[in-house]
Parts: sequence; C-alpha cells; structure tokens
Amino acid sequence: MNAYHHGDLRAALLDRARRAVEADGDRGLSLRALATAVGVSPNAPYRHFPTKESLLAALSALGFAELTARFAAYEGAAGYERLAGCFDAYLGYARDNPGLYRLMFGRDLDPLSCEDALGDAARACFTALMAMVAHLRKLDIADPAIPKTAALVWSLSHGAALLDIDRATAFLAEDQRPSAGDLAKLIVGGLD
Amino acid sequence: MNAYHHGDLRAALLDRARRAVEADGDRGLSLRALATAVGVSPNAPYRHFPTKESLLAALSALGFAELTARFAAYEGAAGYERLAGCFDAYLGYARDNPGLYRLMFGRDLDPLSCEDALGDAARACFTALMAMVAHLRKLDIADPAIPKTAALVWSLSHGAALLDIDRATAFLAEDQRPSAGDLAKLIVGGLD
DNA sequence: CCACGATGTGTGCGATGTCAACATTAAAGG
DNA sequence: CCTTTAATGTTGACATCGCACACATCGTGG
Repeated sequence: MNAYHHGDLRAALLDRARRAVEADGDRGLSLRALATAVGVSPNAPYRHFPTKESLLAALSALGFAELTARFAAYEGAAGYERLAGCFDAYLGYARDNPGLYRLMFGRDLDPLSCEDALGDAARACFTALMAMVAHLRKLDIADPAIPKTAALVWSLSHGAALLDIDRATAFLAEDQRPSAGDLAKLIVGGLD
Repeated sequence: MNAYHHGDLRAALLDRARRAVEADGDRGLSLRALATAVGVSPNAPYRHFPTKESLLAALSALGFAELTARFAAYEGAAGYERLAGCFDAYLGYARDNPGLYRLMFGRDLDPLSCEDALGDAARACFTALMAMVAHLRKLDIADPAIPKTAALVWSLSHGAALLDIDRATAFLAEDQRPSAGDLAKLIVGGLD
C-alpha cells in the first residue's frame, strides 16, 4: 500500500469507470482520463485490463450480476406478483443505471454467447428470467416452451427499459408511460 | 464535375458510412477513413457535416424514414394483419440493417425529442405506429389511450429487434425464437 | 470577364488507445 | 535476513483520430 502501488487499482478503475459511464456514456470514456482520475499513470490500467473493451466488459458483467440480484428479491412471490416484480426490478435497474444498462447491451459482442465472465453473468440473468416464467406458467424449468416465452418477456422489458432511459417516451405524461404493471398485464392478458 | 469537385460528396459519404456501419458498427467508423474511401481529402466531409455526430445523425434519420416507409405497405390491411405486418416490417428492417438500427437508437441524444431532421423522421415513425394502433383498436387517432398503447407495441418491437440482431436469442432454435406473429399474438391476447 | 461563394486540400494540434522498455515494490525461498 | 522474482506502476513513443485554420480550385451570377 505504497504511493507507487495503488492497492486495489482494478476496483478503483471499475468504480470510476462506472461513474464516468453514467455521466458521459461509454462513448465519452477515456482510459487515460480514468487513470488520471484514479491517480495513476496513463498506462497503469493495462496491468489489469488488456484493452479498453475488456474493462467495459468487466463493468458490463457487474451490471448483469446486479440485475440478476434484483430478480432474487421476488423469488418467493406468487406467479403474477413475481412477474410484475421482475418487470419493476428490470425497469428500476435500467432507470437507476442508465449508462451501465446501455453499456451492457450496446456492445457489438453479444453478452449471452461469449465465454468469459461477462457471458456467465448474462446467462445467469436469463436463467433467472426463465425460472420466473416457469413459475408463472406453472411449468417445469426444462419445459421446451420456456425459453421462447422468456425471450418474449425479455423483449418487452428490454424495449421498455431502453425507450424509458433514452427518454423516447419523455413527451408522454408520467402516467401515460408504460409501467411495470402495464407490461405484466400485457403479458398475461394482452391489451384488454 | 471535376477531379477537384466530387459532384455529390454528401450522398457518397452517407452511402459509404452506411456500409461501414454495417461492417464495423458505428464505433469503428472513422471520418478520415471514410473520406479516403470516397476519394477525397480527410477534411472534405466537414464541408457537408459540421461534425462526425451530425453525419451519424443524418444516417440515422435516413434509417427512420426507411423504417416508416416499410410500415406504409400495410396501411390497407385489416387490424390484426396490419399489426402483424408492422411487427414483421420492424423486425425485418432491423435484421436487414443491424448496424444502422443500432445507430438509430444507440445514441445519447434521443431521436424523438430533438428538433432537427432526425427528430422529424423519428416522430413520423412513431406517428405511423400510433396510426396502426388506432386502427387496431378502432379508436380515433387523437384518443388519449393511443400513445401509451403505441409505446407498449414499440417497446416489444424494439426489444425483440435488438435481442435478435444482438444475437441474444441465437442459442435458441430458429422456431423457438419469438417471431413477428408471436409478438402480434402477445399484444392482442397475452401469452395464452 | 470577373468577383464570389461553394467545395476540396494541406498543415497542424491536442487527445486517444496501445506497445515496449524500464522502475519499484511486495512476497517467496533459502 | 537477504536475494530473487513476479506483480504492479511509469515513461516514452507511435499511429490514428476529430477538428480548426489557412489556402486552392471551381462553377456561376453580376
């Protein structure tokens, strides 16, 4: 723990990067600026992340883990309440961490089918979604109908979250924007 | 039409940029490389686009216009067929132009509430969606329930399109991925 | 015919991602 | 306790990038 050795540079970088992403988006993130902000030389980050992309990927994985954790809070709830709760958790997480959420999905590499830690975190997240859907439909987790249904639920969540944080629905009054409850109702019964 | 003056540099730049975006994503797009590819000096693009962002914005606006045009093909169809057709058009456009589609929504500035040509194009697109929803529900276009419903439909389309082009559902068999028909059925009747 | 606005060129600056060589430190082994 | 070594941070350099500036070239209207 010297002036020369930072102590936990990796964690410090991720923390700073997270705040920078929320402030300026991942486009405005500069590795050098990050290093200076943390108090190390411009190239120090390369001891912990082989490339800028890998730092973003690590941050992204952290996001998926946090999102999955939010789903866990509703594991004990009844079918419909669990569905609505997960929607609320999903939209809430995106709203609370818009920059990170965009980072998680705004990458070229798709999180679900890459093999590193990011892939694991993303798959765990989708698995939690499938468990919720299985519970809702009273099906076994291995039921072949589950993945497609989970993908539908995820599509709806993902789109609603993005339109929300991108302020695409900002011109609507607060109570005119789709809420988590609206999404849940749509899933179980359609528009009516 | 000289060797010195290009002729229609603006269009040429947009065309090249579009192909580059499809190939490498908007992250990999370099204005200088673009200029060289078109055969002009590195700074020539600045005569037509004040900044790189503005070139991307113009490209984005072009995308919204094309998407809107695809909706028009189903204007005469009956309610449900029109809904399914629009879903199909939406998913198809994203699949045909994944790089451009990501560009259209992957920006910090939200297209719907900015005032330039991009904003107009994006709003026209949402208006077309609202018209479709009004027709589906047999409501007047000015009905206050329309925007929220259109936002729901858009959320589902947007999420499904992104998960599709991001290959998030690539691990599912072709017939296990949500189709335009699945989305339409979900909208009118829920999961069952 | 010629001045002028539009369009393209050349040069240059500051910032960025990344590589290579070097310095410093903490931890391990005798 | 001392030495070795791997981990970690630093320095310098390079190519590329977006962009600003001054300049060159062209078609066109007075």
